[in-house]
Amino acid sequence: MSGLNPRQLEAVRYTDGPLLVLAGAGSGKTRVITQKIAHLIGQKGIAPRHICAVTFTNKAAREMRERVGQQLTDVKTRGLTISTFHTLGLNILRREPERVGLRQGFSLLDAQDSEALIKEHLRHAQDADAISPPALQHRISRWKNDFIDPTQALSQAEDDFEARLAALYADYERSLKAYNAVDFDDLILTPAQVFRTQPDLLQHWRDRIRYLLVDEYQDTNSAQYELVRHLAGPEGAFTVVGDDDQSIYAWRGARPENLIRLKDDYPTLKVIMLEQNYRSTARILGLANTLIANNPHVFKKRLWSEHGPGEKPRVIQCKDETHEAETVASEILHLKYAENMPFGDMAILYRGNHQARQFEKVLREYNIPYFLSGGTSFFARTEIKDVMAYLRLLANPEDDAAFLRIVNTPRREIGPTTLERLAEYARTTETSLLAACETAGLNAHLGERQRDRLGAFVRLTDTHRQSVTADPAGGLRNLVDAIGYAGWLRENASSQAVADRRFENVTDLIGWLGKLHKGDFQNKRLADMVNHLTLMDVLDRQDEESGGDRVHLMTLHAAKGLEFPQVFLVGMEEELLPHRTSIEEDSIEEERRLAYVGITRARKTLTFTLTRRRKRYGEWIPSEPSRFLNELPKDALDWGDRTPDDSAVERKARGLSHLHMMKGLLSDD
DNA sequence: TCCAGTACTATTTTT
DNA sequence: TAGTACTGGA
Repeated sequence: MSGLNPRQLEAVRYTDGPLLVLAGAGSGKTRVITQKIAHLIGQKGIAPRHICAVTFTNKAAREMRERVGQQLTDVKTRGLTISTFHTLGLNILRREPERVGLRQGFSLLDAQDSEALIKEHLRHAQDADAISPPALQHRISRWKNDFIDPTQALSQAEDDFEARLAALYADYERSLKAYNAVDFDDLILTPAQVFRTQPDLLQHWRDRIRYLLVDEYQDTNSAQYELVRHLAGPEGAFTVVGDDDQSIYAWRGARPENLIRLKDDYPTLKVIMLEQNYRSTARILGLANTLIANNPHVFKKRLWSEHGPGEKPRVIQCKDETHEAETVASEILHLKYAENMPFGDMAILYRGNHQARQFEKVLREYNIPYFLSGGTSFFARTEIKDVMAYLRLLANPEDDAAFLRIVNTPRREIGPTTLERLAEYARTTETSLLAACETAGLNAHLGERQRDRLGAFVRLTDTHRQSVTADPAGGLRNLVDAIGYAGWLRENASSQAVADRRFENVTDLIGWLGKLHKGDFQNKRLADMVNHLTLMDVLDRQDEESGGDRVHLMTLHAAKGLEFPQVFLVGMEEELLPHRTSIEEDSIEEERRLAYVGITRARKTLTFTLTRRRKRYGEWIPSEPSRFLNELPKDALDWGDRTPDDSAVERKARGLSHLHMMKGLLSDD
């Protein structure tokens, strides 16, 4: 436990009751959690299987697992649970699905699947165009996070429109039920609900989890709070770590007030503040403190650092967004070639994804390698969704959504008309689509050829269900072969190379399935593996790519939890940061926290940029400096002594000379 | 079934 | 404006 400061040490050792650790940015919170796990096992003698640490992202869970692994041997950590909220929820559900209103083999729909389902319902609704699918999805998600079921939503509706939304929510829930499926929100909601009504199930999990640790507690929503409260029990054997100043997900249902609520629910709650920052220079930290002091606080904290003052953070004013991108690019070249900094130490942070475009363009022109986070994830790719749908249908024959996705993929000459009639028939007989395919009653609705094709599809699933269950990886490989999936990809791709790439993704998926089966899931059902794959965002691939020496481009939201020696915080303008809609909705406190998160990502240098005009929807709009810049003391920032235009010319020249230098370096090889 | 032209939409996003 | 999602015609 060496290398911990007194406060951290106190947080690690305190196990007498509920503990809230308010960990400022860069104060070593992950270290506290991992050390605490080691302490609980090593000093307190708590068996690893009784300890559970919960995070929000797979990445955070992976990192925590690695760091615990550095401190304890595999043997000592056997049985320890480190997982995301959603994986924990999934494990609770799958233990006894029948108890929670599901059947064995239930499917898990990801955000995309559930949006597709919502779209489908909207298609049949009147005045469907008044409601956008993502908005409805968001609405349903909020309802679920707040424990509001369709009936309650309907009774609370204040107008017709609300009532229609509630009705669609009811339709959606009915479909999920019929499909024997849950969505991501259900993974939290359902366990929390079940724990309310079924004490014996709760008792089982309380016996299992005797000590609970929660990371990024300020991001919990009501359902997650409830889940934690149930698991922790009245005596509250838990440590939660969070930072109210880094709460930037309220729009997604996060309730930062859960930090305060904890004090009411657990009067004996102990609060420890971690205020020593190990990341940034004093000047950067000073800015962060000054800025965030403009927000109201229940817990007052002030970060300090033993690092030197460092360089004065700069503000660079640019003409427009193109100029802004060029300025940052030449600054980057300067850092790289004049000051010998690796590209990988630099990050460009912005409020909205659309801002990335200009930067990408210019970085490409300047030949600066970059990594853009926030692309389409592996599991959003069509080929992966297809294969996953096959697996889902094998595991859960009632999953109509999966059926519809693959019944004609690759092409089996089963067209929309056939499917419509099948669906109609299945609706009247209240069976799943797959089951309906082979019932005699279908004769009245479909011709012989159509029935034959559907029958062939059913036999295909039957045959492979058995082989995939026995040997997931091998069975899936056979299935992919049998349906001629590689050929189908080739037909549909623009080039052989693209088709190959896609098929390689499928091969990777097969590999993971095999790994999962050999590892933790040896005796588990196919459905369990499929659901786990759905939750696992396989970012390893992305991490590899982000590895090299590249400049990082990402949104402020995506930057939380990361740090970079050199940070460019761009677009420091009114209507961008704070964002326009936040100004209108009067929610600039969260925007201020967003700016705070951005500033506290920087270790050594921090550069703000802003423009004097920006193109919005095709029109040039003059821009105002962000109020957040005005909240910072003038003399704490280097606003540049040159006029913007002079510096522009000069920087461009500087950038170009570096460009030549780089080309020179390359041709020497 | 595919492509081209049209209509739509512009905050943040993980699970 | 510009990038994308969808629709309808060939």
